[in-house]
Amino acid sequence: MTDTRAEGQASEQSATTPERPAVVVPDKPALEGLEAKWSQAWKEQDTYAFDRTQPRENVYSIDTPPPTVSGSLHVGHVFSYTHTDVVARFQRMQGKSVFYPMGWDDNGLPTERRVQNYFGVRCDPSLPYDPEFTPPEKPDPKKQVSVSRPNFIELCAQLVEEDEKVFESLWRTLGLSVDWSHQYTTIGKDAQAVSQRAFLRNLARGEAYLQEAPTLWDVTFQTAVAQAELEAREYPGAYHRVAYRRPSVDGQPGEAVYVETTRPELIVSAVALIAHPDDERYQHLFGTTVLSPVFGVEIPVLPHPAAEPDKGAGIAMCCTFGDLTDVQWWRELQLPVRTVIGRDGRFTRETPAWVTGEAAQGAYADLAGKTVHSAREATVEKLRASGDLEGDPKATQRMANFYEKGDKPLEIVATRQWYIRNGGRDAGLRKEFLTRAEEITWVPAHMKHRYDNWVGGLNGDWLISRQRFFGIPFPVWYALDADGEPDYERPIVAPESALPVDPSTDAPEGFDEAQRGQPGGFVGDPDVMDTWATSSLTPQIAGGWESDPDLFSRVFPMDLCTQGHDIIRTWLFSRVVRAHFENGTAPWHHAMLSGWILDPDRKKMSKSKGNVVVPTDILDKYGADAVRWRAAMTRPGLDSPFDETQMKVGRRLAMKVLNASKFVIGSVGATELNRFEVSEPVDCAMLGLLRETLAKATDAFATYDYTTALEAVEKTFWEFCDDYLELVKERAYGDGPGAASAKATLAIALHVQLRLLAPFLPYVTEEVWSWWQEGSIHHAAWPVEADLGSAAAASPATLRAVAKALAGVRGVKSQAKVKMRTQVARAEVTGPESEVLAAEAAAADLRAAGSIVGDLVFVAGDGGDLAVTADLVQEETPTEG
RNA sequence: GGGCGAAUAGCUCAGCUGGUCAGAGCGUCCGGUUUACACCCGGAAGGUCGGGGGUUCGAGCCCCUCUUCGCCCACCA
Repeated sequence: MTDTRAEGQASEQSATTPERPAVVVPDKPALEGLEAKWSQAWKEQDTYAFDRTQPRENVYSIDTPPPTVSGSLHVGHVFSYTHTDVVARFQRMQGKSVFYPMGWDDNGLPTERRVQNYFGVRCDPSLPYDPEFTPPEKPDPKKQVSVSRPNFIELCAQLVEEDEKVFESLWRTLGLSVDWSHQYTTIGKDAQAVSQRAFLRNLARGEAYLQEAPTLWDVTFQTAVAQAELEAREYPGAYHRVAYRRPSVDGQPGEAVYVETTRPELIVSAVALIAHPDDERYQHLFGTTVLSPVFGVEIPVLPHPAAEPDKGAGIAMCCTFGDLTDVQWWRELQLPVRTVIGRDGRFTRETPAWVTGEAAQGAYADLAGKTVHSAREATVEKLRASGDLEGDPKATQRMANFYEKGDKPLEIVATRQWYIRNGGRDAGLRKEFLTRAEEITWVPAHMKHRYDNWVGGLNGDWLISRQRFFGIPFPVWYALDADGEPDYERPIVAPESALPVDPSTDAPEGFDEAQRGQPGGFVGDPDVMDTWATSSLTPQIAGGWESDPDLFSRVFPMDLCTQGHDIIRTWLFSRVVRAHFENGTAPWHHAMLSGWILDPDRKKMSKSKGNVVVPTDILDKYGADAVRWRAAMTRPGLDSPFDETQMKVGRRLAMKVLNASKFVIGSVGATELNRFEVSEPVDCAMLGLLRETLAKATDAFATYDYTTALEAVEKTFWEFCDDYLELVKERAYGDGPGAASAKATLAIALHVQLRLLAPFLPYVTEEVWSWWQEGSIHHAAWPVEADLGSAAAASPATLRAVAKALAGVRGVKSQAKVKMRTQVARAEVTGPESEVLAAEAAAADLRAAGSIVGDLVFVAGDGGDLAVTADLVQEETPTEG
């Protein structure tokens, strides 16, 4: 028989292997130690190496999420990475060369925070590099030591390297079939070069741009934040009813116009009052001006349709900037910018130019330098004193935007930032991204709605610059004019050949380092890219885009991306954006979304609630195969409550594989597959059952429904153990006419079932394979119908019928409360003709399995269920005493 | 407020284009000790398929509606 599969795949018929190793079955097979033994063997033998000589059609490539190494792993991660691995293993057994790299997301803010806490340091970019620096022995979180940016980055690199080892070890224990020679990190040189090159190309094509604009700003981390990183949370606030007034006429106080605001501290930055154009209450005020309380700044009253008459007082105070509606008004009504809150979240020290008059300036002096919270208190006090606050503030819960990692509401600050177009300001481009998503097969299909929803709701371009340190720098500089002012209009870009560059230490072409910061010289862009700007390129980074065109042509676009559904808006979408611009394609053909593992109360697991299950604990306790089994029992996209008792079920299956295999291989010995003919009806039926199971599992895998595949394989395996093995046990032991048929069936059935189980239970299946086969089962081919031989054409009906009859016999014994080996004097099987005849065909096996020593009668009737009546041989009751 | 998903035995879930579809595993209960397995085996009990309408000869399965739960987005005056 000729192996027509891809090179490197073992033949599915070991009959082609002339020399067979001695069969060695342990006396007491155990699960303990399998992870250590086989993960080591796979490492040494490079079992999961990607064969890059294969043409694209023989390759299956996977884009897997680079875990945030500074974070901790929970069961949800373990489950979703298992889903990917199950698919990878199936594809590998299908004969594909599987490109399954692993990345580490070590870039960005989470790492910075971890480094600060771990070493007790804080980055101060103004400090010079200290080559002698060693972090404090005992980090004191209250007294962080200031270190230079290069020192800080060194510490980051040091820590992530340790973190990555821990992760790799866990993934290896879990049995992920990653090719570990293809690793990348999101801060590494390759990722830097790819990120910078892609950015420069976006810039050259006009897809990236620099703009000074109102930006969502986190005052704690002092960085800009993108729309995708927002989280709306409830935040306690209070409505303050505040009076603006028309200018006084002839000494008479002007008309009061009340607004209700939750941010009275922003009164000083008010630029207009705005009401709906149709709102009758304010018609007479449109076109006039009012004076702000306390500060007396004159501002216009303007109509705008975004104002909602039933919100607050119906007229809004527009500040620059209190919220995103303010930004809209500012833009559309051409209002001035009056910024009072600085990047540190404090009110500016200098009195703003528009605050005039001694009293107003004095009032501002009490706000200067204060946090938002303190400035609010100070302002409210002044409003009370001036009588411009009506009544008491009314407490309310308002929704505010937070940075997902932050704990203070975001402010809006005008800053200069880099953006990549994502359709947020361009309906045509938005349409292109929606169309790209059509190229992707979504698993489950309804997850595409989330993507469509998100893209449809974008309200601005993608902000990719961050005012942080541990990230990939923008490869641009700005020339300084004679006054030392940067020319932001014409950034100096690095040539692609020079990438990666660090503009804070490298000088641009045509300049030397001495000109840094000098008039007529240059300055490097101080910002770094957000981590999503890098991870949006994982297919390009892992696939060797531009650095290894041969590899890239074999793996891109990738076949599969897997991830949690919570990051469709970030990771998934951003990769579509990048691949669309750079490669003119969707980055993958399939997107498989995993659900979450919830705690038993169906709440999302979270560290703060203390309900996180530590993956290493359950791996130690139940074994990797059991954990993987449980993971595979969760379908794509479905959330699943964590239930430890389910792990036991997986463990029992793994145990059963060991024990049943021990029995089969023990009785079959070195019997070669297909050496004997399968002739007995039950044996043919067993193979027929496997034929159906194989088809079902293969079909299910084709649609990424690994759970259905597992259920089918597992169900059949239990039938094999509980019914078939019991029925043929005695026949297989003997050397009667049916023995050869039984042995051949046992061998074929085990050989096929081990391979069907291999993607799910890589450890036990590999262990058993090693007892009687050569090579790794993970290089064996996925079974095909031909493996089962011609006998498999039979219907499984005989096995089902005789199993039912056996259950009937067992039922009689169970009711009588006697042991299963109790002999039966007479048994009668009744039921529909087809079933009774099918069972009768296996009468001898039924006799043996049921210990039927007397008459066994089959009575075919018209209908009803197959049933058994039996007379038991009376056991001798041992005399007491 | 917009969108998506879910509601089937105590628990976790299967039930494909309507006609053995009322199922599985766990748990519970009752039994079983010698050669594959006590990290085990056998057997049994358990549900008016969230409520209400409708279509149909026939509906967990299709339509309408209500209720409950989860998630995503919007909601900062």
